[in-house]
Amino acid sequence: MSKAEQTRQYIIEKTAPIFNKKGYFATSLSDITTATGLTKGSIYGNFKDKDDLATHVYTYQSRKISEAVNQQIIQQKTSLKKLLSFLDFYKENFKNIAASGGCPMMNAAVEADDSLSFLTPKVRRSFDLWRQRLILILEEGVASGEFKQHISAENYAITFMAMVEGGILLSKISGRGKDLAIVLDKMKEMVDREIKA
Amino acid sequence: MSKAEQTRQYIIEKTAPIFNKKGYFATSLSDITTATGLTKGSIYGNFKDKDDLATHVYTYQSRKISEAVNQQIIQQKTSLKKLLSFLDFYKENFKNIAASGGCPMMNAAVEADDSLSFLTPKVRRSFDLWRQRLILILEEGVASGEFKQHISAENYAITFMAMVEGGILLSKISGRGKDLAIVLDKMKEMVDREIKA
DNA sequence: AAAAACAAATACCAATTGGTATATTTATAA
DNA sequence: TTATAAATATACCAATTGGTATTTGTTTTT
Repeated sequence: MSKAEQTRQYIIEKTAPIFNKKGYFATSLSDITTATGLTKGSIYGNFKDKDDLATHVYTYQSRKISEAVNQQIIQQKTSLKKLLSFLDFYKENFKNIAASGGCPMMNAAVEADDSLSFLTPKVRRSFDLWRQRLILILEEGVASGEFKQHISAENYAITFMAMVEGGILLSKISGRGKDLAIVLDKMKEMVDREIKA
Repeated sequence: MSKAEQTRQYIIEKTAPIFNKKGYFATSLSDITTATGLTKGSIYGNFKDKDDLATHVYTYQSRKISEAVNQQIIQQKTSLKKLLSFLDFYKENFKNIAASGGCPMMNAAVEADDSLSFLTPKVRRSFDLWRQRLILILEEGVASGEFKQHISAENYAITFMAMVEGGILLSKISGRGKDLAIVLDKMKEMVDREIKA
């Protein structure tokens, strides 16, 4: 990794939590220079403009979280365990997520709507990949006979995603990690009673 | 309503969709003067500062949506119908919600985290009231024998809120109203199979 | 109808915004 | 080690930001 690439990565990693906490719009160039200890000249030497940096920061964050979830999932052998370890991930990591400003995908999805339209396709794609990942796990379970035959993989994937994101939102605003825990428990119940063969 | 009160209300109603679409931070004073056709002097004559206006806008929006839901609910006689009409509300009104920038409570919850901390208690209270409203419906149904005796009203209230908010988020970013519809259907199923006596 | 009170418009402010052209330093090859 | 290229810093820009003191216009109340 060349010096330039190192600096680029350094800028992305240092500013990521700021973008996630304050929002992309509210994060100013001076926030960025303060956090990195670099000057504007250096920032603009490495990124075309603020939007460009914001895009790279989002890509970095969404990839990071998806890799973390994935790493936990691939360790599991059965489809059931994969599904449950996906739930566990959020139970275990909620505090970290909350501390670093909430779920980057949700934050970007909310903000990307209007003023940050250049981010919308990226965010949409993150959610697409997430959905496809879940669908695959569910379909593999059906194929292997671990899960019931008649279930709709897509419907459960979408429902689970909604529950996770909604749970994070509730816990974040209430300050009670309990809210997310309740939702995750309900999801576990659904897996047990509706999905497991 | 005095002239001053009329103007105040006019400013709130005209700027509400802007705040909800662009976000509280990204909405500038010039956005506000353009939308209202008034000048800064007039805005600052009616509101202490931008935060003050933002607070009133949020209160207006959260009250508006809660009154709309409520009006649909109180028309129903049984607890079951109340619960189902709550689900129907989002099915029917998703397009309006999406067109006006998404759920104001979610938007504010996401943004209020860091840079908009003065809004946090207001948003938290909105969610509290919503939860209490749902718990009441569920408890009444249990008391009347319409619902199963052993259910946890609080857990279902929290789960339902998470599902609605998550579903709105998914539909908003995917552009497919279908996503929310799937989640709402799953909720209906839960009411039928787990809650109804 | 005149006075008092109120609402809205004008004209301004310092500070900050994102961004750039240029200069200087630092790393990399020859 | 020197020439070259790349990375970073400096100093600046116009535009916009939120906010205010003051003036003008419009309602009320007497």
